[in-house]
Amino acid sequence: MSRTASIKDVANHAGVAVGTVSNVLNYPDRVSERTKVRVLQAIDDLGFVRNDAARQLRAGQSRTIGLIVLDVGNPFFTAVVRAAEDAAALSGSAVLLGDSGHKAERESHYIDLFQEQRVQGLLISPVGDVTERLDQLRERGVPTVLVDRRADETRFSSVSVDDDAGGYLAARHLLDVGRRRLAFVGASLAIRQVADRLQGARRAVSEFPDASLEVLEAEGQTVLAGRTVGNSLVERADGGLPDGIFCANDLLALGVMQSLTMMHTVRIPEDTALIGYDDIDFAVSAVVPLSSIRQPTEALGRTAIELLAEENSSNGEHQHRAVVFTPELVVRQSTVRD
Amino acid sequence: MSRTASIKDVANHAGVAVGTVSNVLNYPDRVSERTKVRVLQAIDDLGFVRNDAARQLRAGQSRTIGLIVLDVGNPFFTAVVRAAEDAAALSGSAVLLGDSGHKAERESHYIDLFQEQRVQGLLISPVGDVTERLDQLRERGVPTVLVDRRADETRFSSVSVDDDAGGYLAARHLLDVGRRRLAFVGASLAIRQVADRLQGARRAVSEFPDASLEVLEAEGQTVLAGRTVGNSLVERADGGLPDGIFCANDLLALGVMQSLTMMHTVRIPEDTALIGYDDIDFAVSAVVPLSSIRQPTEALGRTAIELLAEENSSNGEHQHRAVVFTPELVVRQSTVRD
DNA sequence: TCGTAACAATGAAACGATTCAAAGAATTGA
DNA sequence: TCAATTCTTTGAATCGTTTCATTGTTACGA
Repeated sequence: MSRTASIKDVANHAGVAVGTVSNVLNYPDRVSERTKVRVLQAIDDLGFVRNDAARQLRAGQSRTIGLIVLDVGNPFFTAVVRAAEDAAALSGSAVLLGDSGHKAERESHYIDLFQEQRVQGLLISPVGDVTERLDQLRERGVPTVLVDRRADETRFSSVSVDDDAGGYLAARHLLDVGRRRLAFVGASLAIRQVADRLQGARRAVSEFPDASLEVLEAEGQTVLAGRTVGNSLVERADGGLPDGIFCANDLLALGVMQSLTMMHTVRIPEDTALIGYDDIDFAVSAVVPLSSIRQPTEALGRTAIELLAEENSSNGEHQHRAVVFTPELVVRQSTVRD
Repeated sequence: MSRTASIKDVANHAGVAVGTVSNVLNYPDRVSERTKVRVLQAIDDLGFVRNDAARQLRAGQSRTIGLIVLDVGNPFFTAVVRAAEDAAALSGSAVLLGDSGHKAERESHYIDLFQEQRVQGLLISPVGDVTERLDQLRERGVPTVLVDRRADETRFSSVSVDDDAGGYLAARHLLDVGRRRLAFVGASLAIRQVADRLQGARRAVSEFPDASLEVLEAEGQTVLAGRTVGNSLVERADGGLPDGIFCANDLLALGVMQSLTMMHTVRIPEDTALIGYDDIDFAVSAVVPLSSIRQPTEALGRTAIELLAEENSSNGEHQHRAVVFTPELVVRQSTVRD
């Protein structure tokens, strides 16, 4: 098996100097038409493909950007990844994707890997507290943008979604359609995202003197956990039932919906209106299409790349920016009968 | 901002030769304890991180493997990716992930990129017909393993799942629980996977003289499409209803389930048993937990990496292998009441 | 004490691309 | 025709690592 052709082989084959081949590839208009044709022919003959390692070595930097997400299976991140890839492609960069799976160890592994690869920068949705590690990186010239986590602006740029606003939107929508006895269903209120959503909901409720908000803690962020909560609600169907339910994510909401509709004692949205969060694909195809809060995933991914570019271009001192996006209300039949 | 430290800086700082630093990193036991300590200290002082581009350049090959999937959002691929990453990590390789999104253009883009990166090999779940392109790659020393597509063994190794067997399993299970008037629900029968599942189902049915199989074509592979099919079934609830339904994927099955249960005229599994395919996360948390066919995703990913390693080690002529896995039946309440 | 073997450390060469100063060729105007 | 100018091409130096033949050092038995 023959070694893959190098630029030197191409030069020999075409009868020119290596510098000329390089020029054909990088500055085509510095080269005469005649030689260009010859060189391109040689490239084709030999099946030459640039060796990226050599380019990088010489350039001192790669054309890749590292992106570490918590879970590639999560549609939220999948969408962010895709947007980031597209945005990066515009400036000729590629995205290296790492899935930490919520594990600090895997996260650390990817940071190491990306640092060895001399990535242009790092986008990360951190598992634990990696700010020290990231500080280090920055000192070594690897700028970092936090994704889906607001950052101390003196240290990092970040893109995130305003969960408080999202919570407000959801609760306010329930209130706007006339509901007053609201319930919030969420697991692990310690998670910042969940806590913020609850806080936003509380804010909305406080604007209506006659409204109340009950908090129901679920055992997890899953459909099953939602169904457990739903079952306990069914038992209260006569009277004590909330007339508006806001779930911290769509999975919980779907679970609650299943419990409520299965018994046919509670009608959605007549007896109780239901809204989720995330607007996953399944929301639209639920038994009763689920109202939800949609996060601007494309904008997140795109902006993260842009912030990184900003940081890269303004070498040296740079004002970090924390960009916070506002989520969007998606109304479906689980809150408003057509 | 100071340039990142190189191995030469480390050598100076520690007062040794560059070769020694390299030895500390790659062959620690060739180096005396004393120098090792000093070098490691220097590495720490300067925050030295190996430059992977230089390593690669010297080595002539990278320690990465390219993996191109059709859709990272698809849980099937997500699982394969994760398994491949883990398997690759065992031999010290990393996986570069590319999402073609079913687009030949993106696929081609990633192949180019990976070729420039001099990946050790390529795992690909191809969009279109890329065999020519892959032949080229192989000639240039980049072995390829096809994922989720059986390959002509004279040209490529491959890992795939026996969809015919899966179809047989599903239909046979319905027959085994006493159903005889079966229906197959699937979209785009032209897709090999779908066609094979149907064929397998037919095979099972042919083993029971008194059994029949009706084919219902859906408009897509989605919950909504399933619901449409389900609605048409509800209208036949008195008499003409199949007593066993096999859907080509879980989304369709969930849609069908929604339609059937919503009306409360059809009971699952009493009136009709329902089975899907893929065993997605949602299957277990459906209103009636869905029986399904599970594909051995971990084995797929792991084996793909192994086949690649085989091909890499046996340089030169190599017997390709097409490994075909057998899917597994997962029985839940949609086919068998506890 | 010496010779030998085992062990450590050295540093130049190589990997393949890009860069850039310098040389060479072609073109222009007088 | 010649000098000045512009356009092409050249090839050595460089990036940071690994490799390996060579040199230097230490330990040990005779």
